[in-house]
Amino acid sequence: MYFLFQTRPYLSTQQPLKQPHRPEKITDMEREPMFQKQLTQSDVGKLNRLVVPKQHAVNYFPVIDSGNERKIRTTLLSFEDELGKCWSFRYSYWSSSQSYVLTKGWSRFVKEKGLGVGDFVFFERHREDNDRFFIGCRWRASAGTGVTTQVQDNGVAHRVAMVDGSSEQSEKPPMGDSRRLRLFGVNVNLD
Amino acid sequence: MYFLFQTRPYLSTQQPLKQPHRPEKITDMEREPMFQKQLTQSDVGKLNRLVVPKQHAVNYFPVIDSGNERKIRTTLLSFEDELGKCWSFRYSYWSSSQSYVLTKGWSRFVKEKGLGVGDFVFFERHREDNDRFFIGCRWRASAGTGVTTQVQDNGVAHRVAMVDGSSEQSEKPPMGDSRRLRLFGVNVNLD
DNA sequence: GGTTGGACCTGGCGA
DNA sequence: GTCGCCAGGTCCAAC
Repeated sequence: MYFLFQTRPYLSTQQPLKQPHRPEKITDMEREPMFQKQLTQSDVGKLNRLVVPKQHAVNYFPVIDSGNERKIRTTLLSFEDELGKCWSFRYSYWSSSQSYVLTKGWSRFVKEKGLGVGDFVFFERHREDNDRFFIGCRWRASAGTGVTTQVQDNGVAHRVAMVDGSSEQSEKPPMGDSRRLRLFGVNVNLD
Repeated sequence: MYFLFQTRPYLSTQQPLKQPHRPEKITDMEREPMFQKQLTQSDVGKLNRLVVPKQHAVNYFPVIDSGNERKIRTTLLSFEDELGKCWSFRYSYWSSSQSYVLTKGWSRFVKEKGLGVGDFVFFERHREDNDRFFIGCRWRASAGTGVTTQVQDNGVAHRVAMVDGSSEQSEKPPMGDSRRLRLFGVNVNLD
């Protein structure tokens, strides 16, 4: 298993970067898995939020709720993706539903990565610097196929399922010119 | 016309009471009708809200909207039912639809009373203490029958239509043992 | 005005 | 039967 980090500047037309790139290559040994989640309809739909399972939230993310009044119930978390791009999400506890959620910024991540129901998002952290987080996604493998890889086309991800040695493009997100597609890495498997 | 208030404690398995019982018997003379509404599909369906006709809302309920900013647009209203049980509903003005609604808690009332489309809910208040509200419901009379009465079975309401002097049980909510049914009163008619 | 995000709410379900 | 979690909703303010 390997994880290739891109070193050239990332060109995004969607949002300015809030933090500088960290172009240094991060090895697999330097990162440790935290958790992953298979995305539900509401995680990728119009609700613009990801529900973080409580056990993972309290295990790995900063404390934002302890039942005490006056305790901070929201904060900003930053994650680096495979490209070194930094994603900042608002992280909150919703007492009404007793759930931990990532909100602001999440919908952009879903859109740019082309995530859908059944896909996975995984979270990692730096082994030494536990406050340095990483985020990645893994598309649900098509039935009967082998590896599913990410492909980047001018900043927009597409899914490519390897089927019997041929490359089959998914129907979403909308396709560009497939000849300009460029592979940047395979997905890790936390299972 | 009479209205019998139950004096024994009400046993609910659904939610703890947020306000104490008022077991004293309230006579018909002490209450005055405010308004009633025949329930629509959305009043009893999955929307979990009752639309309060504007004229009644502004006439009888606390002011929650005047178009001014910083004005409270939501509050909590409590109503006593025939059992002395207290029902609290969130009362709001929805500017998007320009309507007054009862939301939180309403679905429980619908379920426990077994209300359906065409049934009636009526609202009353104490003649002296105008801030003390009462709520009741009246099931839509079956075609061609006379009086429709409420029957209570361990905290869950059932409807009983008096048909030619015999008692005919409705199909909803699910029946318990009919021999344990106990009549506690007839419904008032605000028409 | 359409979209995003913030704060709500509720039913279903499993422990 | 009860309770906690969470998937899937709501409204609405801000942008």
